[in-house]
Amino acid sequence: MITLAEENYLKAILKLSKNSENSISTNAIADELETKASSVTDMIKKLTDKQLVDYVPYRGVNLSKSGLNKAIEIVRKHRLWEVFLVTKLQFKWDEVHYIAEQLEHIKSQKLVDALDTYLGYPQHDPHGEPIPNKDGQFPKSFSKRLSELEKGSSGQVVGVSQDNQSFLQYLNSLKITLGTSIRVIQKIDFDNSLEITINNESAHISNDVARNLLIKQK
Amino acid sequence: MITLAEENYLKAILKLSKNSENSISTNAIADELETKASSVTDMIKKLTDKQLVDYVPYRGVNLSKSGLNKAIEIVRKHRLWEVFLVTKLQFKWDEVHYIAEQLEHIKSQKLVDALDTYLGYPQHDPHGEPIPNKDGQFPKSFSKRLSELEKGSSGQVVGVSQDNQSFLQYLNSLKITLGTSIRVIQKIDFDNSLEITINNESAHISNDVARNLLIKQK
DNA sequence: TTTAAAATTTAGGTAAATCTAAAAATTAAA
DNA sequence: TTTAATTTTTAGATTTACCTAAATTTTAAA
Ligand SMILES: [Mn+2]
Ligand SMILES: [Mn+2]
Ligand SMILES: [Mn+2]
Ligand SMILES: [Mn+2]
Repeated sequence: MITLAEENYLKAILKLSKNSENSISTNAIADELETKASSVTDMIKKLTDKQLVDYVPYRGVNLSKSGLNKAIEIVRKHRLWEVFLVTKLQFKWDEVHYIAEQLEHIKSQKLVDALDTYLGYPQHDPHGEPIPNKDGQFPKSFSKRLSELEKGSSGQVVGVSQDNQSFLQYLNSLKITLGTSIRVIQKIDFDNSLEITINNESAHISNDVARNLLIKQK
Repeated sequence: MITLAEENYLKAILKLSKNSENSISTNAIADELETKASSVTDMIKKLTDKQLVDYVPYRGVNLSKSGLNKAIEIVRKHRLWEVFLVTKLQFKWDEVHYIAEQLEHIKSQKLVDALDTYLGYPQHDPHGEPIPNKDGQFPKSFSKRLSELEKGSSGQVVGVSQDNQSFLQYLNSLKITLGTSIRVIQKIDFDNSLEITINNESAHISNDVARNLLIKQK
């Protein structure tokens, strides 16, 4: 049996793995989960015992095959529940993450599959994040991070790679949502921030924001 | 903050309170939750500290006002989720209890209310059990336990006061479901079992079963 | 290449929720 | 009403998931 805390660690390690080729460090996990490095070391040992991660002391961890499957299953549940909340219960995209953090731990394979069917096998959650299918495959994506776009190029927002409330509410205030057209006007070398237009209105955003906006170019 | 274990204790005490005027004993709670009496004593102390129950050592507990509210809220969530699973996701009535045991602990007032609206404010769950409204009021019930019916009288099954899988599957095998017509043919004094007809087919059921069948007489 | 800083692990501890075994209180039986 | 049985509580442990502080290892700087 896998505990709730263990599930959260696996999910965090998967998320961090998406942004790096290397093993995931203790501190990175501690930051992600807002806990202490010593707690992470403790938990990593438990996950190692259960063969959910491969661990080399002082060198970091990687998800094992079964750990990866488990992590993908949790992400699948999280995102399907977010779709449910938005499409069926009329929640806004900035209101669902916290609740999905709880719902993702409900254990019932039949429930996940029934929910998927009920929702019509969605490929993306309300934030444009890809939903793995029953076999753990993620849909192909053709998006780039806004921070990677050249000066002068443009495209539409198809996703955000973070879904915490304060980030989404900031996007709301900028009038950025899925489908919004964005053009890069200027890239500022000093801090990697960007001058952009949002549906032809100009604005200035930090690299931190640009990195979390997924753009599909025309 | 109220923990998951505390919520389960409150729900158990509410359930036991429905079948007795008196304070609820430590052993009764231990039986209901399949745990040990010493664990119950420990937990009761915590609930007492939080003023969720009134407790007299060796004499049992009762829910306090706030404990009762909390317990009703959990029952409300449990039953609404059961309705969701059956009416929206096509689950059978004997498949939902275990999953609802998990879902009842999801914390979000907005979610409960949105779910209630989405389901059309149902008054009863898939087992005929009453669903308290937003204010904690249970709908009025006009049913009796089958075990309380006189010899010769009859009625329709409108609910079951237990929803564990083995009980429901036994009912399935007897061809008893919500709406089934039952008549009491004979009451056996020796063990309080009953000779009945189920849609005019005769059968013999124990008092244990009869006590958990809710009948509405014509 | 030695030293200082940063990252990681270990040691020792806490709180929640459980357990077994023993003690104390209540209830039922003789 | 005394004794025996039953119920309940207490004492002492265990497991999970955390924490702080100290020790160790790795990395970066001088
Ligand atoms: Mn989310
Ligand atoms: Mn999301
Ligand atoms: Mn139930
Ligand atoms: Mn039910």
